[in-house]
Amino acid sequence: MTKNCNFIDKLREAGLRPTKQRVKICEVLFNREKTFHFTINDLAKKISEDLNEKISLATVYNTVHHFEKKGYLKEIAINSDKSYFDTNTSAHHHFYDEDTHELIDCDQNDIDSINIKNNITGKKINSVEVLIKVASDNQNQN
Amino acid sequence: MTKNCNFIDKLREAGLRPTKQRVKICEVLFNREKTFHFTINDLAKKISEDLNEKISLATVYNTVHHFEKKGYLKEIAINSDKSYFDTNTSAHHHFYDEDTHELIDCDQNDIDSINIKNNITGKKINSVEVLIKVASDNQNQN
DNA sequence: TTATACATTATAATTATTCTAAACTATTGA
DNA sequence: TCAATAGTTTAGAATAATTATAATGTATAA
Repeated sequence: MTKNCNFIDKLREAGLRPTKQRVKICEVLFNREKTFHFTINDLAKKISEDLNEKISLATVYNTVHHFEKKGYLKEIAINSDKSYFDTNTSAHHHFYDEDTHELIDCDQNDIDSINIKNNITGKKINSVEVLIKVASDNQNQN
Repeated sequence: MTKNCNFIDKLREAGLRPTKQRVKICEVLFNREKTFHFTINDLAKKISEDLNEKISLATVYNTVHHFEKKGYLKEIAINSDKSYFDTNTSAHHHFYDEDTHELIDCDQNDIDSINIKNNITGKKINSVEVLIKVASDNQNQN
């Protein structure tokens, strides 16, 4: 329960009203040690499972997007029909398992830092993301 | 017109029947010097503009996906509601202009080759893609 | 040139996401 | 404490990208 107070503060700091729903979403997202990679659907499912209470999908969408704008979440670039988010907002890269459609963090040390020698004129670089697509060794793409 | 023969051959080589529609799509996609980055919608629009004839969207989807499987096109990972494809199938990376939603090729020399030191066990790496998101310097994200 | 397997098409269906408008609630200040 | 208000949630409608369907059309091989 003390955790919830932290979430309330966290929300306040971001200028978001700590509503019941937002606190619940925080619990699911941030009450964990490991990074959490998820789609909106994953999250909504987890909320209703873990908390045994359902939150409107629209609220989940709104809140996740708020969190993303506030820097609590990062959206990961993948070609998928769905959007993937990550609770780890620090600069890091990903493996994407094409068999299971799962995202896996790439260890900071497993890839050298990327150096862009020439940027587009008049633009600033907002992010540099590497996506490593992997698949089972036997199952080749035809 | 000699070009169309090339496209017919190209399609045949891939085991695809050279239908009128597929050849037209080839013309729009491959009759150009520069790389072409597009969404299905872009392509469908270009077909009806350039050739003054419309092709069923379903056919465009099917054909583009066939081409992608055959290695004539590459899908680019971006978070977007749409899928982006690229006629340049060689290993290269991209800038994504968040203002204009435009993809720009990253010159081979402008980025060092990426070395992945540790892969996921039992998986093989299918691709390594770098996406550099840029935006206008003044217009900051809030 | 005909049979057949593959393609195209319009349209319906599906899925992810966003919009809307009404009901609700946290906050502020009296 | 309580009411006003500004921001939130919600269910369901609307939108948009993509895929499925089933009927019609066509390239191909014999």
